[in-house]
Amino acid sequence: MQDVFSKLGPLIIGSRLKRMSDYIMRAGAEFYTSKGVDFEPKWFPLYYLLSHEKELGIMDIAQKLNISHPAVIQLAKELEKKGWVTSTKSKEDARKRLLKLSKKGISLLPQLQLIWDDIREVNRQVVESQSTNVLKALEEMEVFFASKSYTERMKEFQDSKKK
Amino acid sequence: MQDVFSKLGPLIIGSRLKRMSDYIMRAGAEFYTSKGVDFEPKWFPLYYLLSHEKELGIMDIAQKLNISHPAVIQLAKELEKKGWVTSTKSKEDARKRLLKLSKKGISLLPQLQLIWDDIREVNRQVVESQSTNVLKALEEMEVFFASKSYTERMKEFQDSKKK
DNA sequence: TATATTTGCGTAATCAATTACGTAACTAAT
DNA sequence: ATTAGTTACGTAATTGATTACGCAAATATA
Repeated sequence: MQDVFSKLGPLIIGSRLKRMSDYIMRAGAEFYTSKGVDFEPKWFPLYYLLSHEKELGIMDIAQKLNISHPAVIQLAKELEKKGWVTSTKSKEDARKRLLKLSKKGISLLPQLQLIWDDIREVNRQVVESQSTNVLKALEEMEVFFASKSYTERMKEFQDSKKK
Repeated sequence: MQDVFSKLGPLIIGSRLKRMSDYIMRAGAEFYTSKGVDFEPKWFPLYYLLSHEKELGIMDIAQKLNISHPAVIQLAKELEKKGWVTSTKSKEDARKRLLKLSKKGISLLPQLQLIWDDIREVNRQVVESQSTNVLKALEEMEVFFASKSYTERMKEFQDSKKK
C-alpha cells in the first residue's frame, strides 16, 4: 500500500485503521498460542466484561461492547463450550438469559491477567515510542464524531458547497 | 465500550482501531448511496489502483493492496460484472491474468473523483481538528512495526523479564 | 381487560475476507 | 531434456461478523 496510495492521505483513513487493527489482533492471537493458552482475542471483550460485571443479559452486553446481539450469542456459545461461562434465566424478566463467568472461568483469570499485562506493556511501548499518540488520536476522533456524526458532517459539507 | 474498558488503555488498541475503522467505512458506504452512485467502499482500493496502473496481474495487486489473492479475484469478479473491469491473458506469461479498467470503468472515474474529493475533504476536517493527528500516529505505528514486528517485540519483552 | 407496541433473544441467511489446497506454467539445476 | 521447485491463479471451506426475520414476554394504551 505505498506509491499510488501515499498521496491519498485522508481518503483512506478507514482502510489504514483496519489494516493496523488486523495486524495487532493477529499478533495478539499468536501471543496467546505461544503462551500455551487456548484463548482467542475476539473473546477478550466479553470475557473481560463478565469478569467485572457478575451477570449481564445478552442485549446489555451487545450495547456495552458495541457489537450485534447475535455476535454476543455466538461468542457466549463458544465460551460456554469452553466451560468458562454459564447462563441462567432471569427471574425478574423471563425473556432474559443472564451470562456470567463459571468457577472454571474465574479460575482462569489470574493466568490471563499475566498475559494481558504483557500485551499492555508492549502496547505501552508502542504508544510511548510515538511522538503522536495513537490512543489520543482515536480518543479525539471518537469525541469528534460523538458530537456530530460523519454522515452529518458530510451533509453539511455538501450544503456549504452549494452556496 | 465505556466504564469498564476506559482503564484498559493500551490493551485494546486493536479493538479500538477496528471500531473506528468500521465506523468510517460504513459512513463511506452511506455516502456513495446518498449520491446515487452504485459503488462500494471495498472496491475503492482495487479500482483506484487500476485507474493509475493500466494493467496488473492478480498477485501484483494482492501485494500492492496487502490483501489475499482470492480477495482480489472476488473483487475483480464483482467489478467485471459491473462492466468496469476487463481481463486479458498475459502474452509474456500464460499463467497471468491481467486486469484493467474498461472504457465504461474509465468513464465512471470523473464522477467518482468528485465523491472522493468530498470524502477527502471531510476526512481532512477530522485530521485538522485533531491536536494529535491520527494519520501521523498510524504512519508511526507502521514504521515502528516495520522495523521490528509486534511478535518479535513480544518475545524480547518476555526475555527481558526473565533476567 | 384486550390490544398494540416494544424488548430480548434465537436462528438463518448473507457478507467480506481468510486459509488450505490443487493445477498449470514458468524457472533453475543437473 | 528431466526433474524439482516456485509462482500465478482458481476453488472450496472456514471464520467472524452482520442484517433480516420471527417468537415470546413485558409494557403501554385504549
